[in-house]
Amino acid sequence: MARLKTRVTSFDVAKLAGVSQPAVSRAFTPGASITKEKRDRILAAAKELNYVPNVFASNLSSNRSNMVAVISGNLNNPFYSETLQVFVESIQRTNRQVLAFSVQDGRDSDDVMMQAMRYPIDGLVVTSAQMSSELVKLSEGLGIPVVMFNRRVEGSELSGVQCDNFEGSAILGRLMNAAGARRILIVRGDPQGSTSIDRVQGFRSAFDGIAGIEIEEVDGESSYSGARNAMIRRFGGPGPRFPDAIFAVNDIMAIGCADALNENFGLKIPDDIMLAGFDGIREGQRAPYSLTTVRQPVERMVSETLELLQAAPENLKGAEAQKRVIPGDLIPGHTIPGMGRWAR
Amino acid sequence: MARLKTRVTSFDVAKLAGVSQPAVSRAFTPGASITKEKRDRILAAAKELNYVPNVFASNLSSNRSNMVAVISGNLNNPFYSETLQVFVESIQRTNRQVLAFSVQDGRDSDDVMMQAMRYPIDGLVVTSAQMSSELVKLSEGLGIPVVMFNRRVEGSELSGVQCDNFEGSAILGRLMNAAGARRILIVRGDPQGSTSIDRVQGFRSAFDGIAGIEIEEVDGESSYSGARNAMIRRFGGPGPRFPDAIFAVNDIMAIGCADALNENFGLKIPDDIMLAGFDGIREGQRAPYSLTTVRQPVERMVSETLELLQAAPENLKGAEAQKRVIPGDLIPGHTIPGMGRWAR
DNA sequence: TTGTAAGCGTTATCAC
DNA sequence: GTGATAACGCTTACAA
Repeated sequence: MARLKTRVTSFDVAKLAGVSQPAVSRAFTPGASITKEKRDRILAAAKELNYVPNVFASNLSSNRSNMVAVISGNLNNPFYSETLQVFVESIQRTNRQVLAFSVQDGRDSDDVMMQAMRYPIDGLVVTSAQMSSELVKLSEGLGIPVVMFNRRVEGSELSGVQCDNFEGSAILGRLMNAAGARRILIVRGDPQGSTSIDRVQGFRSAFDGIAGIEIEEVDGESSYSGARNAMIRRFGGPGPRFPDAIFAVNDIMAIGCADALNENFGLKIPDDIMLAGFDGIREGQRAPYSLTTVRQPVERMVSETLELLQAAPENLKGAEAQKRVIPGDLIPGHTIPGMGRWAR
Repeated sequence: MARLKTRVTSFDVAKLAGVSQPAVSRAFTPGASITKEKRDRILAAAKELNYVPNVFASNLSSNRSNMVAVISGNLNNPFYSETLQVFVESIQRTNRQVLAFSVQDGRDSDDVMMQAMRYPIDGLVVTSAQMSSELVKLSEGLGIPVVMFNRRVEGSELSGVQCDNFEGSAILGRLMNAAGARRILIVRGDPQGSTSIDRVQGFRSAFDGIAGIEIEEVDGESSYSGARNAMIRRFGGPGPRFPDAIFAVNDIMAIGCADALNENFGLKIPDDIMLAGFDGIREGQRAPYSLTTVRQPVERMVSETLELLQAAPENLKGAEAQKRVIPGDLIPGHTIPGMGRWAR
């Protein structure tokens, strides 16, 4: 790998400015005790030599790092790329840096996380991915605070922030029930992922004890094309009667469903079939879709995540683990009939 | 800021494993000269103590850093978030890390770049943003290779990779001309940005010397809502006759136009008015839009960018600057009439 | 306020 | 192959 050109160091600047080397360090440290005059002289010398402090050296000696690692899964889902953007902007605003990692769907994320932990990072945010207990132990040993974003981890004691997937989906279920849905198709995401599981359960809960309900589930692979293909498979042949309602556990799949229903089967939404998603991605709100969905309040979720990261690592694990569950916002949209009274 | 907990160091591991400290370093260096037996013993000790090498110290001492900084502008445009994703995945695949920065539209990017250069990074990718000559000089002094992505910089001598914006737009112009477009509306992006300028010029070039053409330009602010609002302003009042064709210099604006035309004015595309965009974002390819556009071959552009980053910095500037211009791919779509013969 | 000196945790160099 | 020892470039006592 590229060996870096030897940089200009604080010694060089010190010599040119006629001061000691630590003085240079002070000149670049806001609030350090140094006369304005001397600082100016040093900064001028620095500019002349194209000097900037080396963050690695500075981090090493000060034993701090203003870096936060963000591990994103499934960036093909616009929800997660929108989320990454919010993380980058928020973290940058507090003068910290983002070390960005992505982990491909279904691939082992341990390698990537291990990579991240070799940095003395201030914190690790894990978005839509699993974390092995081995790594949890490692993060503990390293004293790196970890917060799971939008993922409930089975039997784990990690802190996390997530949207109220169950209740949000339950609301959508109730709306569909009120709108007369009886034969329902649920499009799952990652069948193992907590997000999908919680949403399916929440949605189903709205129909508990109601007679004459048929619910069917198919897999949409958490992607546009996965959901689209699922629709084509389901409706393509001479199968059972059409359902009258579809709940896709996320918006990108709902969009895939909508396109397939319209284009391949000429079905009108919501007249022929009603539809709902979850997440509130920008794309779903465009005029051709105006998807009825529950919006995850990303800004708030991100800021609470960063807030948790401030806590001491030992307060983020085990009995002290913080689970923050944030309610989603219903977006009425037009894909469930009779949403007029929800209009803003 | 958070002071990090003191980590387990290679000395601790060395003591436990009964070896010297450098041996620990070797155990973690692929291909270093150490017996397999000793390495195993050391790795076991490391695992027991939750030791991982400190990248900062390692970088400092080895004078190399496997980090690449990516500065993204306008992440609200899906093209750039899709691009960031490709950068993250590509860079990660070569065992390097991504330091991600975002610069808000129109905001000064110098601060952010300065921040990035305090890291001894292997390279800096600048996406859709300007770089002041001062910073160019600094990057030179620091020996950090810089490559501009999708942005031609006026009078600058920086290396860059971009799509052939002029020719791609010219193709769209010719198609529209062949389809009978006479009164044309161009929706600009950032009026200062080279991307928008080149696309406008390329598009106009297709109508050079053709009689009876009227071309009008409006600003769409490079965003969905900007373009949407521009349409509403333009078509809302009792203005001049409708144009028969709209060229938005990027897809996200074309989508904004499409929605406004359909929803607010009941215009059918392409029957009442034809439309084209540029970029090839996923959203534009969905069934409700099937936008006619030119796709930027992002994967190739990214890989060429990373390739350029390998070059010595002095070969990326001045007379040696490399400008790579990559042709875009026409996506026929359905928003210009008579594209049948282009069907795959 | 300022300079001297001692780390921070690695890798690189060089004998053995 | 292995271990001592010197960098790497900075921050932080401590003394002046």
